[in-house]
Amino acid sequence: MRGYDKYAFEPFAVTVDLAVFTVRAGELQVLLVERGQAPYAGRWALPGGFVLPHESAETAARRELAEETGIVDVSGLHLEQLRTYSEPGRDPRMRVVSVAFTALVPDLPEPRGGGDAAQARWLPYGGAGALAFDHDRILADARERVGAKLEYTCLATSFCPPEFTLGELQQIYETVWGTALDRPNFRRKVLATPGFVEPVPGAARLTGGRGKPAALYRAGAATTLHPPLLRPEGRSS
Amino acid sequence: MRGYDKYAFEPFAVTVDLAVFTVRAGELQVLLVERGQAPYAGRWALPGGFVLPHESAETAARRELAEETGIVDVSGLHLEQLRTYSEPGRDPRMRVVSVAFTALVPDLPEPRGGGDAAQARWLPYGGAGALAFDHDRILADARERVGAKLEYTCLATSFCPPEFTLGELQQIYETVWGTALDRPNFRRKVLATPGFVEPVPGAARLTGGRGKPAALYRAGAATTLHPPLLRPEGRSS
DNA sequence: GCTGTTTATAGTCATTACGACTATTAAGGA
DNA sequence: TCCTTAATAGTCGTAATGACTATAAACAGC
Repeated sequence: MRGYDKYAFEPFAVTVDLAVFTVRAGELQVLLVERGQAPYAGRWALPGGFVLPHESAETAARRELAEETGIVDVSGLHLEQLRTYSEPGRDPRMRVVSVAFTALVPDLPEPRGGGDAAQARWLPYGGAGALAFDHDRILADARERVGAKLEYTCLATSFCPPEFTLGELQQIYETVWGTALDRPNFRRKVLATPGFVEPVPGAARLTGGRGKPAALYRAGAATTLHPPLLRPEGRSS
Repeated sequence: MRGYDKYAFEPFAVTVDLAVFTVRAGELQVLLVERGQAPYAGRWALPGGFVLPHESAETAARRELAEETGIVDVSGLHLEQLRTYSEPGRDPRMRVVSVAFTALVPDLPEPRGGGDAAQARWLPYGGAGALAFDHDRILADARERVGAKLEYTCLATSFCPPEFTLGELQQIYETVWGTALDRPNFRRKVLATPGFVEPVPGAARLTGGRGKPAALYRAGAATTLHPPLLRPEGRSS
């Protein structure tokens, strides 16, 4: 049925929705905006907006990410298409097809509302009540995808600042997966994977915590983990 | 920027594109249609079409799959959303956002053209020249996705008929990955994964080939492989 | 029939990866 | 100075895997 003149077609509105994750205070947090008007007034929703005529969905998503987080240079952040949600009734006002994206940001850049009505805020995953539209579903899908990708990619470093300790990296895994990991085993695995992390030439974090100071690492050149770092018990969270 | 009355939006056409794979004669084959009109007249393209007003993209994809393959009961086939392609120039005529799907079908139901102008045909992967639009890209993405999913899911059985031998299952892996696998090791791995395959009560294929008859299996209840069945050498194809 | 080819299936063996630990080291705080 | 805390080092047994060799059961051809 590829013949544009043979069948009529209905134009749809196309939007992007963003599931932006960060790990702060040992907690998985999500960037959300509060809706000011119906439908779902007062409910939290994923940030997003229309794809403009000259944009691809990826471009629109990156633009929205910059607008909502207030981060100026958004080019280094991990942004990845999740999937497209197109159920006919997902927006009660009109037919909206939404391309959802997942983004991972390193630390806690408290969002600067980018001239928009609704202010974006970090909220704990699951701590915002029922979200607007089908955003609970999107957010759950995004979390599952992130958890799965931690197993076989080096994606976890996207949550970390440029220099980090192995303890911080481990906490990313523990927070996203919701499980505790054995510290020596985690360390052995990470260091045995070539290109996952590389040591910062001559440094050890000293003044921070109260234990033995930890060595600093930065992200390496590898993107995939072979063999993968599987979460315990098969499935979790 | 979630405020529909604040910004204008451009309506887009929304289509689905299908990358339908099968393994036949030890070869990975793809369902393609020949374009009869400009643009890309005479070139091969992925089957697909518009999402109708009352449909989700998944519904439209399944409808197209039934139309193009001629398979009556399409409900058991594996159909999965791949990703959405939305580059502004991807269709020279108009702004089209396309949700791509990947389908795996078991055997060789030679397609019955479903009342459509262009007849769908099975062609070897890579053997159809340059495809229309950005379909080369979509098809490559789909193949990579399928190859990756074979590693950690039981998806390979979707390529097989209801009852199959372990040799046939192994050939699925070898064909999709483009690598040879050690037969005893493959067999050990598959049988050691509970729920991947289960033996057919009392049967062994006899008359078929020229070697020792192989036992028949059918797909089990499991959907994921723990631990995964990694393809050799990390990346391939 | 016998023989050889072909393919399925059974098993071996060494290496690696991994989960569950224990031990040591280097800080800060009381 | 001692205690607590956290990082790092190392051990040990088991599971998983890659690379094999061996046997069994069919058919083709002579």
